[in-house]
Amino acid sequence: MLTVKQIAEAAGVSSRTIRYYDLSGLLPPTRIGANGYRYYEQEAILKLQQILFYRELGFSLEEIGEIIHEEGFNLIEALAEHRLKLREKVNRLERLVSTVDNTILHLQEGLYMKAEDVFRGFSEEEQVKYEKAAAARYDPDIVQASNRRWNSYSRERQAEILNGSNEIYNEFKALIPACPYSNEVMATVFKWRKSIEHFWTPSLEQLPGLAETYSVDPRFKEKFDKMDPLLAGFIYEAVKNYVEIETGITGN
Amino acid sequence: MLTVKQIAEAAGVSSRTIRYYDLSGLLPPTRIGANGYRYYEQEAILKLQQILFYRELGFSLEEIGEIIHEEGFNLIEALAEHRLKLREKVNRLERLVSTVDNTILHLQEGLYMKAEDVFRGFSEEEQVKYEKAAAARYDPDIVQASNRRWNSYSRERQAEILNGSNEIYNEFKALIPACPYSNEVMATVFKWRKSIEHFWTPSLEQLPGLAETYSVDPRFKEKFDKMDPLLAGFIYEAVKNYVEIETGITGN
DNA sequence: CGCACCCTCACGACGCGTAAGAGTTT
DNA sequence: GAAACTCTTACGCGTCGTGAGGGTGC
Repeated sequence: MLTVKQIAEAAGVSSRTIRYYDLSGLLPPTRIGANGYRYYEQEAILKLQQILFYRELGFSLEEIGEIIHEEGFNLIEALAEHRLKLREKVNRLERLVSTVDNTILHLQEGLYMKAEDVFRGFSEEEQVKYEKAAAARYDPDIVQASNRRWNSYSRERQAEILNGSNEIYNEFKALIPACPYSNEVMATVFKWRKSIEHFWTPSLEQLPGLAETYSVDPRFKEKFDKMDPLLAGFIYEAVKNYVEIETGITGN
Repeated sequence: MLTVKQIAEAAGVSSRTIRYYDLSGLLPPTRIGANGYRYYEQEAILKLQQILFYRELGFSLEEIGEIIHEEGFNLIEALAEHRLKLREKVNRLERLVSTVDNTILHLQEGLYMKAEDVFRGFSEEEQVKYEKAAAARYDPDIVQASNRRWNSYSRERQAEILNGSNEIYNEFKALIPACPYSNEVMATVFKWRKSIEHFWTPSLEQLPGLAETYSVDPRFKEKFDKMDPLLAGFIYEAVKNYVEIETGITGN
C-alpha cells in the first residue's frame, strides 16, 4: 500500500504527476482514505507502469487513457508490443550514434556532408524504410542460404576467407586518413564486395545497408570499434559512394 | 542552400519548428533573401543537428542555446559527448526491455512484483548506480584478471567448463515454469555461482548485477533469447532471490 | 510540538500546432 | 493563373512545475 510520494519515487516521477494522472482520470488510486489521502496497490502500480511505457513511446495522455481503459486491453500483449517498440527505439538510437561517428569523420576531414546524412536517425519516416531493410537483411531465407553456402566450404577455405576479410578491414583502416571518395578506397570497396559474395550476392542497392550494419549491429560494431572507432562509419561512407558511382556509370 | 521546408524535411521536424528556432535566437538562418525568405547552409545544418541531439537528450531549448552559443563550444567534443549519452540511453532502454520481460514472467506466474522492480529503467537516479555497476563489471582490471584465469586452464578444461555452463543454463530453462523462489531453482543458482568462479569470484552483492547483464548486454541477451525469451529474466529473478536469502541467513 | 507528509486551487511556462491573411516563386 | 511555397501575427493546448494556504500522521 503506497502513498503518493512512495509510488512517485519508485516510478521516478513527481508527486504532482501522480495527482495529475488521478485528476485526468488516467490513474485513480486503489482507494482513498477517510482523510482524503490516495493509496495505491499492485494493480495501480502495474497500470502506472503501462502509462510510463506508453509515455516513453510518445503517446499523449489522452491516447494512453483510451488504450489502457479499452475493453479487452491485454496486459501481456501490450507488454510484448512494448518490447518491439523499445527495440525500434534502440535501433534509432544506434543510428544516431552512427550519425555522430559519421559527422565526426567528415568534420575531421573537412568534408561536406549532405543534409540527409546529417540528420540520419532523427527523421521518423525513414524509420519505416530502415525497419524493412533490417528485416530483409535478417531475412531467414537469406540467412539460411548464406549459412549453407558458408558451410559448403572446407575448413581451410573458411579460414582463408576470414583472413581475407580481415585483411580488407585492415586496408580500410589504413585508408581512414584518406578521402573516402578516392580511387584507392573504391578499389578496396570492390574487394570487400567480392569477399561478401562468398556468403551471398547482394544487389548494388543492398550494399550500403549491409555496410551500415557494421555501425548499427552491436555484434559487428564492437569488432570494428576495437580496430578503429571511425572504421565502421568510414566503410559505410565509402560503400555509399561506390554505389553512387556504379549506378551513375551504369546509367541508372 | 536550403529553404525552410527543405531543411525541416531533412531533419524530420516541422517548418514551424524551424521558424520558432529562429525567433528564439537558437538557429538564425545563414542568410535572409530580399524577399524575407530564410536560407540555410552547411554551418546552420550542423547547428540544427546539434540542437536535435541536445533535444533528444532532454535539454530545454534555453539550455541548448546556452550550450551551443557558449564561447569555446567545440563541435567534435560535443559529438563525442553525445555518443556517450546516447549509449547511456540505449542502456536505459535495454533495461526497460528487461523490465518488460520480468513483468511478463511475473504476470504469467501470478507472482507479486515489488514496485522498485516494476519501474526498473524508468527512474533517473538509479541510472547513476547502474552506470557505476556497469563500469565495475567491465572494469579492465577485472576483465584482465578474468581472462588470465581463463587462459590458465587447458583446452580440455575450458571445453569442460563451457559445457558445464551450458548445462546450467539448460537447467534454468527447464525450471522456467517453476516459481523462481523454489529450492530447486536456488540449487541451480548455487551451481551457476560456482561455475562463474572459474573466471572470477564476485561478491554476493555483485551477483544480481552479473545476472542482469544477461538481459542487458546484447552479446549475452542474444544467446539466451535463442534458448528461451524468458530465460535471462528468469535467471536474474532467481539470482536476486538467492542473494536475498543468503544475506538474510548470514544475518546481514 | 515539530516535521514530513497530505490535500485543493490556481497561475504560468515551454514547445510548438494550427489558422488567418497576404506575398512570392515556378 | 494555379499550386506550392514563403512570410508575420496570434491564439491555444498538453503536461506538468511551482507556489499558497491549510489539514494529517507519528
